Amino acid sequence: MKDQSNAICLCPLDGIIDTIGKKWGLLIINEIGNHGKLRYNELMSELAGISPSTLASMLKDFEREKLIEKEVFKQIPPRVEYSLSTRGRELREAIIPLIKWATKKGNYTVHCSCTLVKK
Amino acid sequence: MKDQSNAICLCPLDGIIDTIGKKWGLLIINEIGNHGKLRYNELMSELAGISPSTLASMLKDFEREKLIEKEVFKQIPPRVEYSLSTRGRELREAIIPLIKWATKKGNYTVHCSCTLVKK
DNA sequence: TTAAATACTTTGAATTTTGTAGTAGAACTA
DNA sequence: TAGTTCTACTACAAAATTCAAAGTATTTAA
Repeated sequence: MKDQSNAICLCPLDGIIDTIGKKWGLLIINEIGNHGKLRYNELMSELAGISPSTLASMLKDFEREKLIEKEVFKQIPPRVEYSLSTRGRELREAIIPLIKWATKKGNYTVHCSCTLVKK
Repeated sequence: MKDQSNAICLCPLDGIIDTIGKKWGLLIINEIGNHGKLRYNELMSELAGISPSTLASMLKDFEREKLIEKEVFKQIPPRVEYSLSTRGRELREAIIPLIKWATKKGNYTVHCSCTLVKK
């Protein structure tokens, strides 16, 4: 979303849209939250269907927004772990009702075992 | 998101992504929820920045998904009112924590008076 | 006769997201 | 020694989404 600082009226949701209101935003936050820590390739397979470039760019966005933290281990082959920051964990908490709504019977079908895990 | 009915694993959030995980999805649901009923042009000005074609297509999507209801009055000039369905209202309820998180100090700035209104 | 009002649609361009393939560098394998 | 494997990405062109601007339909008001 383009900068609207000159716009007349903005809605409180505006700020989230760029990160949350994207196709994979909620999924990624939730997925990391479910597992605590996740590596890039683990995310790739959990989020079946995302492209590597999209995932990489989302992770960078989230890191810049301080929603997730990235830990790089100096190994070969490389090892990188992503986890939620405090702020990210708060966001995930706020997303839970949405996930519950989505999983509710009559709304959408759950096809797998990758469900809501509250720590 | 493409049909993944043949995919191995889907996440419960998958189903919402196409509607909610779009740039204006949450904004529109929240906006209609805030006002009860809204006309097309009212939505256009509340959601400063959206293009008419995008709004029209989102409204059609939401109608098809039975998240909103459309009432057409036979008048000239025309008059059309959009409101949330029961399912839409449930969704909005589920979004409220997210809105609250977003409005929280330190997360994002609120620029206008168009805030959370709970019925 | 012209303008105003509303809810859109149409068009082509700009922006985002996607899929496929490729890169780096050490270690293991033949 | 040469080739393969492993992981976390990047590059790039193609596909999908969103954009702005202009146009459509219809009746009443000036």
